[in-house]
Amino acid sequence: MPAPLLSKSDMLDRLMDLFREKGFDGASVADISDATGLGKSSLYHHFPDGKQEMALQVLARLEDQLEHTLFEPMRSTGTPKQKLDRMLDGLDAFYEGGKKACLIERLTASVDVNRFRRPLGRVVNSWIDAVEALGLEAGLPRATARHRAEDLVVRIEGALVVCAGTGNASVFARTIRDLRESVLAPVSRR
Amino acid sequence: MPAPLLSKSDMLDRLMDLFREKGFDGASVADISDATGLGKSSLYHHFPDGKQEMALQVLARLEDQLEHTLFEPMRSTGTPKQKLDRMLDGLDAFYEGGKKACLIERLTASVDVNRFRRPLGRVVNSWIDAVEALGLEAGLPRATARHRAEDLVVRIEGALVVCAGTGNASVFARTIRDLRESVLAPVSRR
DNA sequence: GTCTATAAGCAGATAGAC
DNA sequence: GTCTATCTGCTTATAGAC
Repeated sequence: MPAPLLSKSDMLDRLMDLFREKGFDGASVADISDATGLGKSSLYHHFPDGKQEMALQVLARLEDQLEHTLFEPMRSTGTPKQKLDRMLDGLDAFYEGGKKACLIERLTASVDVNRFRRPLGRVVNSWIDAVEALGLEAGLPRATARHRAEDLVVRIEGALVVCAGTGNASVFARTIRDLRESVLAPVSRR
Repeated sequence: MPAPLLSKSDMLDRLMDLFREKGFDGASVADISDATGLGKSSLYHHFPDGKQEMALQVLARLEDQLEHTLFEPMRSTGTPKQKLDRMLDGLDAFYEGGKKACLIERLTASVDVNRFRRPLGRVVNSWIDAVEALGLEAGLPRATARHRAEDLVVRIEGALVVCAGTGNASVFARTIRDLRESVLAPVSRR
């Protein structure tokens, strides 16, 4: 048996890029074969359940990456503001300043309902929870912390959609900048 | 020649619903045939360039609808706040409180880049421009008006993605509520 | 303007050699 | 673990009758 041409990890990286670019239905197995340099049979050897399994494994890897680059930094040491900044730095890097799309959004949008809804829901909720905890740590009332956390995720996802549509990445940059100031700001009377 | 079974307008309505639900690749011509009750040949009679043309005509219709239900009300009579509220009411109805997805986002996300990017960019820009004009009318500095307008679109698109992913429409409702207050609020010193 | 029947090609997936 | 060759079914699209 020949040596593997590509580690599983490298495989998943290339698959992630491809799915981010083309969506699920838009990326054919032939495309995947080209992108990885592996024949179809090799792909089916690694992913016996086919394309669906490829997407699910890519999603699992993504959840891991987000956990490490976004959520875990928020639970480590430092002031809430420092931790928020660290998360936003990770985010900016991960999406390359708005130039890369959100994988889960693309997978969810490209196919029939409920196929990848679960992972998107999981990620969104973990993310909101982590930011909410940060807000509580910073002394915000629970409802405020919750709403601002939801708002952060909403604005990031929205900025990615707008940037993908207009090609204008400055909206993503400004959104990140705003969030640095607004998420943990003390509550002010109107 | 038999009488038409469905007006062009009804046809496009059903197509719009279908594309919103399934995305572009996810909706096969057979699905479209089922949804409209028309045979494939009838569909190709109305849309000689096939599925691509169906999507483009649906997008054109959508742009029309948005123009009438969102943008035009913003240019009519009333105070800026009244006009903003009217637009947000139209928006809430159009997306059924967050339960329906954004068509353009789904089309853009489901297929290879640049296929439907142009219309999304057009809609986003018209929308931002109209909200910016409202902000100027309300006495906001130009940069503030611009940024808040971009932010409105970002938050609406983001809320639709989050609601589609989590099934929790309350995020959409709260986003609309926040926007009613924040978009035209006077600039406050920090 | 609609239909039935069908073409041509590509999709995802598999068999079996090495 | 990878390959070449192949299968089956579904995809978009068309031909031609009514």
